[in-house]
Formats: sequence, C-alpha cells, structure tokens
Amino acid sequence: MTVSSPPPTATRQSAAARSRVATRERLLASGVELFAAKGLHAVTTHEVARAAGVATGTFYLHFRDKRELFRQIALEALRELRWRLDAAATPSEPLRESVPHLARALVSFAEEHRDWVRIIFSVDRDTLDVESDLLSELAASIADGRRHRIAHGETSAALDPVILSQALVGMWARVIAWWVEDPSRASRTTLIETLTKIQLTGTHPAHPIAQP
Amino acid sequence: MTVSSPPPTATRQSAAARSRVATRERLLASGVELFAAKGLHAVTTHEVARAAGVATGTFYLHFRDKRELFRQIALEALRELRWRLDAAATPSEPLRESVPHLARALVSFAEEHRDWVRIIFSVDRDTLDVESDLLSELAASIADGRRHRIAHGETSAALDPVILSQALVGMWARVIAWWVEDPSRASRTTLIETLTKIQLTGTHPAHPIAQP
Amino acid sequence: MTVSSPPPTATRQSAAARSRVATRERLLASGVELFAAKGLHAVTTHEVARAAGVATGTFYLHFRDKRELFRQIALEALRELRWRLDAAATPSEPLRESVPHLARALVSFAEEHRDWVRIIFSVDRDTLDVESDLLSELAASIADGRRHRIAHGETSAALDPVILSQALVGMWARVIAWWVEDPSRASRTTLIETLTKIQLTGTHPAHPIAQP
Amino acid sequence: MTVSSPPPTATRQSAAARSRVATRERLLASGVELFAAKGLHAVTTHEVARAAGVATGTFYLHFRDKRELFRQIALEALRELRWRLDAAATPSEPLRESVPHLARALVSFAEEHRDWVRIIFSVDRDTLDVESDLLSELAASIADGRRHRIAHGETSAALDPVILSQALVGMWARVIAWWVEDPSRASRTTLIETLTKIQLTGTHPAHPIAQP
DNA sequence: GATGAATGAGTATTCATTCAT
DNA sequence: AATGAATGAATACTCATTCAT
Repeated sequence: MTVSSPPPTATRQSAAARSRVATRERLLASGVELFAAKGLHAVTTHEVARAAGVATGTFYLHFRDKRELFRQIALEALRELRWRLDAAATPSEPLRESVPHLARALVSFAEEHRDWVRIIFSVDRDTLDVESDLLSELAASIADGRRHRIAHGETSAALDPVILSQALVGMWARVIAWWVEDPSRASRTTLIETLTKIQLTGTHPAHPIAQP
Repeated sequence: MTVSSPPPTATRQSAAARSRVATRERLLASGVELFAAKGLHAVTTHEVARAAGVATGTFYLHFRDKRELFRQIALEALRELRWRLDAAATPSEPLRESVPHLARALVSFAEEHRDWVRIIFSVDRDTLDVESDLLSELAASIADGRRHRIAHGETSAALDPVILSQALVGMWARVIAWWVEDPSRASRTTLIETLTKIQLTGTHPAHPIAQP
Repeated sequence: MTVSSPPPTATRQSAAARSRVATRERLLASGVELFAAKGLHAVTTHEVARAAGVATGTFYLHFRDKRELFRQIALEALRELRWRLDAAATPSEPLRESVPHLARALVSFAEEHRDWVRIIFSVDRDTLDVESDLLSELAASIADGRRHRIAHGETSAALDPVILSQALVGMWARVIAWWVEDPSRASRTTLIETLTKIQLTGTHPAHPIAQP
Repeated sequence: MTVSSPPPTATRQSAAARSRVATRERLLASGVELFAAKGLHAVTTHEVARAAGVATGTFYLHFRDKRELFRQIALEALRELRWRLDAAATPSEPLRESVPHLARALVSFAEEHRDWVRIIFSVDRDTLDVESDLLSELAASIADGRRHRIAHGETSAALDPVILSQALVGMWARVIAWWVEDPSRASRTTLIETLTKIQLTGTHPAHPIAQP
C-alpha cells in the first residue's frame, strides 16, 4: 500500500533541497529590496529574515553573515550587468561605435533592476572590497581597449587612457544612478540619446564645438 | 614699569574660550582623519575623542552627536571647495574657457585636502541629506548655465542639459576620487591637462541610433 | 505500541513559547522585587536582567524599556487591586456599608502583595501617567457614587463629593502604605477595624467657621 | 582723598558675602521652580545653575550636590509649613477645635507656595530620608496628642491613635496636593469648609463587623 | 568666589550571531 | 532544515562633579 509513496528519505531530501533553494531565494529577494531601500547599515539580519518569512537563525544557514548576503547580491547584479554590457559591445570595433548599444543596455538594465542599480551604485567604503568593484573593472577594461587602439594608431593619444576611462565610468554611473532615483526625470529615449551623443573627445575638434 | 596685568576677567574668559576652540579644532581634525580613513559608520565617538586626546564626554560638549561632527566637517570642506571653484570660474565666459581653471582648482584642492576629498566624494546614503549634496548643487548650477546659453542660442540643444550636468559632475568626481587614492596614478599636470581636454560634445553620430 | 511522539512542530513551538513565558515571568518577578525595594530610578535594566538570570539583551526581547516593565507591573497590580475592591463592594448599597468589606479586601491585598503596594503607592511624578493613576480613578468613582446618592437625597450634600473622595483615597492609601512598611505596626484586625470605623462625616460644627 | 573709601578689604569681603548670599538665593529659587515642575530626577545641576544665571561650578560652591539643594529647599518649606500649623493650633484644645484653623493655615500655605507644596507632597522614595519626613512627624505629633487626650478620658479610645493620625495626614496631604495642581478645582472657601467639616469619627457602627 | 571646560563612570539600548530544540 | 529565544559585546549619550584659571 505504500508502493506509490516515493522512498521517504529521498523525497524528504529533495523536498528539503527544493525548500532550501526557495528559502535562499526569498532571503536574497528580501535583501535586494531592503538594501536598495535603506543601505547596508540600516538593514538588520532580523529584518531580512522576517521579510523573507523565515526565522532569524535560518538566515545564517544560508549566509555567513550580513556582508555575505550583500556580497552575493552585489555579485549577481554585477554579473548580470557585465553580461549585458559584454553582449552589447563588439570588442573589435572602436568604443565610439559600441556606445549606443552600451547605453541602451545600461538603461534597460536600470529599468528592469532599479534595486540592483541602487545597490551597485551606492557602494560605499564599507560595502565592497576593491576586488569586486565593477566600476574599477569597467574602467580598466575601457582603458585597455583604448590603449590597444592608441597602439594601433586608431585613436589619438591626446587623452590619458586611464584617466579617460575613470571619467567615462564616473559619468555613466552618476547619470544612471541619478535617473533611477526618479525615472520621470528623463525619458528612456532621451537618456539613451544623450548618453550616446556625449563623446569624450580630447581633440582639436574638426568641427568647432558649440559651447555648452 | 607699570606693565599692567591683563584684565583678569578678560584673560580668564579668553583662556577658557581659547581652550574650548582648541579642543573643538582637535576634535574636528581627528574626525577628518578618521572619517577619511574609515567612513562614518566605522568611527565611534570614543575613538574621535581619544584621537583628540579628550574624554568621551567632551565630544558631546562640542557636537550634538557623531553625525553633527561629520556634517560640520563636510560642510566646511564643501564651503572651501565651492569657494575655490567659484574663484576659478569667470561667470561671464563660457564654461569651456573656465574648464582649465576649474580643473586646476580641483586638483589643487585634492592635493591639499586628500582627506576632505575622501569624505566629500564617499558620500553615501546615510551621510548627507540631499539638500547639502554638493554634487547635486554643482550639477544644478551647470544645468542652469547651459539652459541659459541654449535659450540664447549660444549652445546647441542637442544634449539634455540636466543629464549633461550629471555626467560632468560624475566624471570629475570619479576622476578626482580615483586620483586621490593614489596620487602617483597620474601626475598633477597630466591630470589637469586631461580633465581640461575632455569635452562633452554632442556629435552627429555616424550611425543613427536604433530605438528599442 | 504506537505511542506517537508528539507533533514535532507543536512541541518545538510550545517549548520555545514556554521558555519565553517563563523568562518573561522571571523578569517581571525581578522587576517587582527591585522596584519595590529601590524605586524606578534606582533600578537598572542590567540589574533586572541579572536578577532574572538572563543576559542584558534578553530584557529588551520582552519589554521595550524600563518604563514598559514598570508599567506592566503596575498595571497588573492595579488590575488585581481593582478586581478585589470591585468584588468587595456592593454597588447598590451605600458606601458606608461597603466599607468593612473594602477595608478587609485592601488589607488582604497588602498582606499578600507587599511589593505591589509599595510600587503602587510610591507612584511619583515620573512613574505613571495620570491616565493610569489608580488613586485618581478610585477617587473619581467614589465621587460619582456620592454625587448619585446626593441627587437621590440619600446623603447629605454638606461635603463636596470630589474633595471628599480625594480625602478618602489619600487616607486609605497612606494608612496602607504606612502599614506595609512594617506590618507589626498594627494587627490586621485593628487595622481593618480602625479603617472601618473611620467615617468621614460632615458634622454641623459647634462653632461656625470664621472665613478668612 | 581716599578717606571716603571704606577699607577695601572689608568692603570686598562684605560685597562678596552679600553676593554669596544672593547667589545662593538665586540657586534656591531656581531649584524650587525646577523641582516643582519636573521632580528631583529630571532636573540637572547645569539646569539649576543656568536658571540661576551662574556657572556650573558655582552650584557646588553652595551645595554639596543636587540632593543637598533639594534637602535645603524641602527643609525650608517644611519649616515654614510647620511654623504655620503650630501657630494655627492651640495645643491645649482638642484637635477638633483646631481643625478649622489648621485647614485655613494649610490652604493659605498652599496658595502662597504652590511650588513648595508640589515638592513636599510629591516626595518619593529617593527624595527625602525618613528622618525628615514631615508627614511622618505630623502624624506622630497628632498621635501623641490623641493618646494624651485618651489617657485623660477626653477622647474615645475607639480608634487606634496611630492609625488615625496616618489617616488624617494622608487625607490632608492628598487633598491639598490635588488642589494645588489646579486651584480652580475648588474655591478656597469650599476647600477649607470641607476639610473642616470632615471629621474622623469612630462611630458605633449599626452593623457589627464580621471578622474575616 | 566665580568660571566653564573637561572628566569619565554610568546607563540604556541595539543587533549580529549562536544553539538547544 | 528550520526555529526563535537568548546572548553579550559594542556603542551612543548623559550628567554629577572637579579643577585650573
């Protein structure tokens, strides 16, 4: 009569496993929401657990501590963003031509993941270690690309590539963080267009630049 | 000679007052150092007091609480920076011509006040209220100037002035914060030159942007 | 036999709940003892926790703060006292006939709950808000009853009912607080008899009172 | 030409002495006001000093500590009240005949010294030591008088004199403290009349009291 | 005497983390 | 795996009191 019941142990385990994953997901989701809203310091583990509908202690079955949860969340967000940016850019072409695609990718990301943007770009000193700082990595890879093109004579060396990359990263990060706080500040289209049209040029521009 | 002893009351008062001011200065100095090194949260009032060589309670004789000390420091730093930027720019001339002077002013400020730069540009959610956020104010005043020139036909309207101003501010802030962490990353001269040469221009992109 | 182990969840929960309740009880008991002995101000939350055999933080798991603990204790004591007084009095009969029963109820209460009496009757400015001041409420209900009987001609209107009620309450409170400090000061019987025989009567004074 | 100047030292001393007395008075006055308004615990020495217009340290030139100031104030108030009550009562006559005069004296005292009444009658555990508890002393002297008259057959022994004295004291104290909080609660005349008419009498109760 | 800056022990309160069930 | 009561170190802040000027 117990033929139809699956082996209890196995069942229990897989049920537990499924439940374990689900619990972890709920904790992550609660963490995203709370960290985005209040920042790392203002959030307590109790709060995260309660928001996830689990007991206090359960938190520690899934994450070593509060920073670990934050890390997991930030890393996932960064992975996703990086993936999208990688997909948008064509390494062989000059940055200039990738820009519209990058801008569109960034804005879409921000639209779909406001909370992630808030978390990534509100990064303060206590939050992430240098190793995992997306902005720094982005800057580094931009600088690399530019250095490469300078070496091949495809780009003028007028601008220090490292400084330029920091400037680019700072610019995009600020704009997107500013927009995400209130998306009505600019339409998606205007945002993409403006980000696209902004070009960092250290040139004696062929076409005289209309003064800002 | 009848060298008169100074009026006792005045002396007494100024002695106390001098001591009070000196203590306050020491607390501010300790605060600058600690906040720059560890951020608002990681610093305790005990620590600040001890670094200043005074007792715990003395801290509260001079500042309502930790945030108040931070506020005082940030406000002073912002005041000084704003003063320098104001002095560097000539309102009547277009931003483009002020840029070299602004860059030089900013770099000098960063050189002389590394700690202040760290404090100002690490502003996180808990740190300063929007009202007193220098970056926001700078962005606003840049946006205003640009809007004014667009209205007078002195500048093309190709770029949204508000977005542009955020971009500018983000760019400069990131670059200077990056540099201050390790001034050997770029020479003062290169830094100023690069910041100067970077121009945000709205070009007529070769490839029209496909809207999503 | 198939003696089923109790449902694990229920067991677990009730074990935790039982422990929680027990801890709360211990904190309340420690609070009663300490507040009675030293008063609200002289007692610290650490002290209460230690007396209850729990850690500092546990206190705050059960009570918002020290005043909250005090409030809970005072309210419970007042509830019990009020219940006893209500049970002792027969609303339909004049106060005079209820007095012996009230006196006996009060004395019994004081005998069984010396600490509560100390807490209730040492109420100082910082202790309870007016709303929850038993004495005031008692006075009010006494005044009401008397006003009612005056309206029905059952009692002379010679005495202001509000003032009289305050007098009654002050009298009983003082006597019981005095006795509780050292019950050997009077036998239980004498106390009840004396309280019973004391009647507040508005006499027709032999000598008219010269008004100032 | 300096004939008219009094000896400087003497002058200075007496000026200082005069000033010393004045400062002390101001501290006492501030203390009365603040203690009446907020109670012993809620008042800080800084507050008293500031209200008196002197520096923090000056407080300690006049009073050992906060409790000492409170004590001085309470003792002065009690001395005055006792003096008035003594003057109102005629020791040789039975209490009953002194009552109207005592009531009038008490009410006058309360009218003229609301703050003192608040301080004296809000006495809590931490406030005054038993030795200086006016109410206890009053009760004791009342009890003495009654015991004396009982011994001389002038008063019935139906009521325990000690308990009775506590009742009297509690009654008057409560009424006067209640009134002082809001003198519009009863006219001065009504108050005196009611206090006067209230007589604690040990009657021969119609219904014998069933002992518990 | 007066000043008032400084002291530092005392106290309330929070919260990340543990562990017995 | 989950629970949730308990822990206790950490920290902010207060205030009675002292003392050099």
